[in-house]
Amino acid sequence: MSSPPDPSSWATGRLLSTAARLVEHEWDAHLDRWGLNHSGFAVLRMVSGGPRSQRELAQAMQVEDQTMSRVLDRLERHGHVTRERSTTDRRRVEVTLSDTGRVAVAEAGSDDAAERLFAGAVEDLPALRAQLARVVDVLSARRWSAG
Amino acid sequence: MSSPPDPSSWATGRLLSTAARLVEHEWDAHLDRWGLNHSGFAVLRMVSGGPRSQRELAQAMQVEDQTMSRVLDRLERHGHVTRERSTTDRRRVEVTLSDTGRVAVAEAGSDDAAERLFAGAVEDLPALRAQLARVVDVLSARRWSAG
DNA sequence: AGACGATGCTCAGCAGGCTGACCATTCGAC
DNA sequence: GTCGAATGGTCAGCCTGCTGAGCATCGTCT
Repeated sequence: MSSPPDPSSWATGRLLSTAARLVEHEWDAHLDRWGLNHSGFAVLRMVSGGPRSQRELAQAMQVEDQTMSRVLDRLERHGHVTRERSTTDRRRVEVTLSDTGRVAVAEAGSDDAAERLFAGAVEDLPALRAQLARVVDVLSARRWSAG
Repeated sequence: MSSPPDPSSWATGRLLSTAARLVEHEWDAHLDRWGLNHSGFAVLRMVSGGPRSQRELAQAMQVEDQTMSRVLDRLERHGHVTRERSTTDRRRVEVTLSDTGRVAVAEAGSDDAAERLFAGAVEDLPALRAQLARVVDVLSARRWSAG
C-alpha cells in the first residue's frame, strides 16, 4: 500500500538533493566499469586539459581542499592520475593524467551517456540547465566570497 | 587570476549536484541552531504527522534503510525523536516526535527560510520545481522498480 | 638574515549516501 | 507445528562532503 513518493509537494531543497542523488547513482553505475565515480570522472576531465594543482582542481569543482585530496588519493590508487611535487613551488602538487586515466575518460565519456541520462526525464534541458547555473552562480558567490 | 567557475559549461549532473550541495550547506547553517541538518529536518517533518516506522521513513525519503537508521540515531541522540519497538509487530520500530523535536521543527520551519533561500537565485521557481519533480519521478521509478 | 603572514596540502573526526552481510521476527505453505 | 521465505533493522566498510587543526614552504617586510 505504501504510496509512491509525490515529489511535487516536497521542499525545493529536497527536490534538488534527491534528483542529484538519483543522477549520481546512475552515473556511478556506468562509471564503475572503469573504477571511477562521478567526482573522479569530473576531476579526470579537468586534468585532461593539462596538469593542474590540487587547489586549482578543488576550486574548479567547488569543493574544499581536503575533499579534493582524498578524491585524488583514490584516483592515484587506481592509477588514473599521478601526483608530484612542483619543482618551482614545493608546496604545490602537480596532478597529471596517466595513460590509463586518458583511456578511461575517453571511453567513459565517449557516448555522451551523461546527457542521455536525462532523456525522457526532462522537457526543456537548456532551461533546466540555465536555472541550475543561476543557482550555482548566486549561492557559490554567497559562499566563497568575502561577504 | 583563477577564473571564477562557469557553471553554464558544466555537465548537467555536476550542475545538479553542485546546486544541491550549496543549498544543503546554507540550509544546514540555518538548522544548526537546533542541532539539526537538512536530512534530520525532513525526517522530523515527516514524523510530525504521527509515528512512522523506519522503513516508511526511508522509502518516503528515497533512501536506503541503513542510511535512515543512522539519521535516526542522531535524531534520537539529540532528543528530537524516540524509538520503540512496535508491540504488534516486534520487527518494526515506531519513530515518534518528542516535545523538543516538535519545538525545533516548528521554529526552524516557521519563517519559510527554506524557500526564501531561492529568492534571487531562481527566475521561475514553479518551473524549476516541475522539472526536478519529473527527474525524480523518472529516475526513482527506474531505480526502485522491478525493472 | 630573521620573523611573520599567506599559501598548499594533509590528518582526524563527523555526517549522510551506498553496498553487502547478518540477525530477529513474522507469515505462509505444507 | 515446522520449515522456509519475506520483512524490518542493524553492523561494517567504503566514498564524498564538511570543519578544525597542523605542517611545510614561500614571500615579504624590516
